[in-house]
Amino acid sequence: MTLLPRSTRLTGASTTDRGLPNATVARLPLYLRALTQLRATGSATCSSDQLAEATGVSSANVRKDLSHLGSHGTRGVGYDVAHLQAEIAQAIGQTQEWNVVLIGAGHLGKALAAYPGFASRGSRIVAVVDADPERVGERVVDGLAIESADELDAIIRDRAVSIAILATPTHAAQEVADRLVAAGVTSILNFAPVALRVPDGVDVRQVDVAAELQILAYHEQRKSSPREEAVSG
Amino acid sequence: MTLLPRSTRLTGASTTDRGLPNATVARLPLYLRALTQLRATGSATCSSDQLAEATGVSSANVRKDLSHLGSHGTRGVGYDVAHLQAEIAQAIGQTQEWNVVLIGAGHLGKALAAYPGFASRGSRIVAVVDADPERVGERVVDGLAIESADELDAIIRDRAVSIAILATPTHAAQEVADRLVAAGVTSILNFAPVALRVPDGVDVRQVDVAAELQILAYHEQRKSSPREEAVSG
DNA sequence: TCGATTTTGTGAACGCCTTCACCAGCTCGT
DNA sequence: ACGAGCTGGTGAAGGCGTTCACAAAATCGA
Ligand SMILES: NC(=O)c1ccc[n+]([C@@H]2O[C@H](COP(=O)([O-])OP(=O)(O)OC[C@H]3O[C@@H](n4cnc5c(N)ncnc54)[C@H](O)[C@@H]3O)[C@@H](O)[C@H]2O)c1
Ligand SMILES: NC(=O)c1ccc[n+]([C@@H]2O[C@H](COP(=O)([O-])OP(=O)(O)OC[C@H]3O[C@@H](n4cnc5c(N)ncnc54)[C@H](O)[C@@H]3O)[C@@H](O)[C@H]2O)c1
Repeated sequence: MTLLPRSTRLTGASTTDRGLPNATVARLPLYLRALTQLRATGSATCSSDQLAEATGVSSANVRKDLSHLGSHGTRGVGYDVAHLQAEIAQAIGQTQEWNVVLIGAGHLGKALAAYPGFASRGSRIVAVVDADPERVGERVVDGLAIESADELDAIIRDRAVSIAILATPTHAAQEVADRLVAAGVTSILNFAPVALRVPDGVDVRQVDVAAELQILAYHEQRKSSPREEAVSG
Repeated sequence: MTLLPRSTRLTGASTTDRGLPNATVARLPLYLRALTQLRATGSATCSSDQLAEATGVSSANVRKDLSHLGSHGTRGVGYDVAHLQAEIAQAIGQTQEWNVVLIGAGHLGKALAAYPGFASRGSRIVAVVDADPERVGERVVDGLAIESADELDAIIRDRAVSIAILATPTHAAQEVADRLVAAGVTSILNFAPVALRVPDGVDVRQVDVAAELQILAYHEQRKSSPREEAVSG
């Protein structure tokens, strides 16, 4: 059994724009990851079943998702790995690198700043800022030192940042988010367990680790409780 | 959210099944968080509008969710904060503490191990294990030292662990998951960007930070591209 | 007591997403 | 050339979740 997560509070797909379904967008990164692996193994083509296997999505769902791209697999053969990879990359904007600013260089922030997994997936952390003067100047990873939060506006404008990762304490999150938005950030990945208020046009995705555990706990509770087997009406 | 498999067999379909809708379960932690805050401010009651405000969920959705609990607010007044808090806590199993084991004490694992936000929300990390002998013995937080991965089975059994947080490198994740399941773990929170294969009855929730950024990037791309403003109609 | 006001609970409508079922198109062996 | 076997594309159906709209129930002031 696997549970689906996903609080997707992004703008609903409207009928008039050519946008992909939200659920599909959320899965494209998974396909991309799988395709990269397949390519490394030398596979030139792959079937929807293979992608299903690698991602945990049903094969029918894979085909439906890819059909939204206008993708062209070949019946009886499958999808061309390299071609599909390029197509998905283009669809989700991985043909360019996205400059990201990380705010809050504490326990979590430092781990994220040091994470090499972003670079290979289209994002580049171009600055790490913190409000604590004592942390400013500290190097978190090669080529990346903690900068002062005072310079946030300048950093965002000068380095063409449109995406921010928010890893400050909860009590500072809303205030920081306001500053980010004012400086031009239009996407925020928020780790602070609080619902951010942002204007229309700004996307927020929330990662709440404690809540994830609570959801798991709910199901644990149900597993251990003696389930009433439904018999008759 | 991000991954979803074939069988999500939560629907008992039986009338005696007390199961809550998945989407509702995912929001209960948010309500609980909001209620805790409200209680701290001294509010005795709150309306669905207030909860909506605090969580970012629509008020109609809040009411629908709470109605699934069999909870009864008072018309014209709202919900009793303390009572609702207790009711939600019971529904998602927060009347007990859940013992959690964390595997992989690297950058991310150490940050998670030091995070105080789990304790107040029903989970307690009772062990941190790592395969690197050099890390064994290191203290990550008061009362918690890194233990050897060899002792994983014993830890899980002796400390009544049913939930695991997986923070090892990607290449080790599936193997570790297999060991966890064999030792009796039935819920896994996985940070490694890979789709775990687990037997029925085991829940997996996936946190893929890089994928979150990719999803934001998709929307960024659409914002900046010369959007065809739908005029017709 | 009564009417104005607030706020819940909920059936119904709606929309999104997944799954099903099956046809179309490709390869390969003979 | 042709049939057998794969595999993608896709309309239809069904399930799930959110939103709408409003009746019911409670409080309050006069
Ligand atoms: N540590 C975890 O594993 C973890 C897990 C889940 C959620 N979170 C959440 O992530 C956030 C960060 O957690 P953490 O453990 O890294 O906290 P932390 O206290 O270790 O680090 C927070 C950092 O933010 C800086 N900061 C404070 N105010 C700031 C401001 N206005 N501008 C810029 N920087 C500021 C602080 O100086 C500090 O360095 C918190 O909201 C926490 O709830 C953390
Ligand atoms: N660091 C981040 O911010 C971040 C962000 C997103 C995802 N992730 C993912 O989280 C996982 C951990 O990331 P990290 O940055 O902490 O990596 P890391 O290399 O810093 O730490 C991994 C730790 O796991 C230990 N380990 C390896 N094999 C093990 C095994 N079989 N059993 C137990 N422990 C084992 C290693 O000794 C090491 O201490 C990775 O899968 C990574 O992709 C990390």
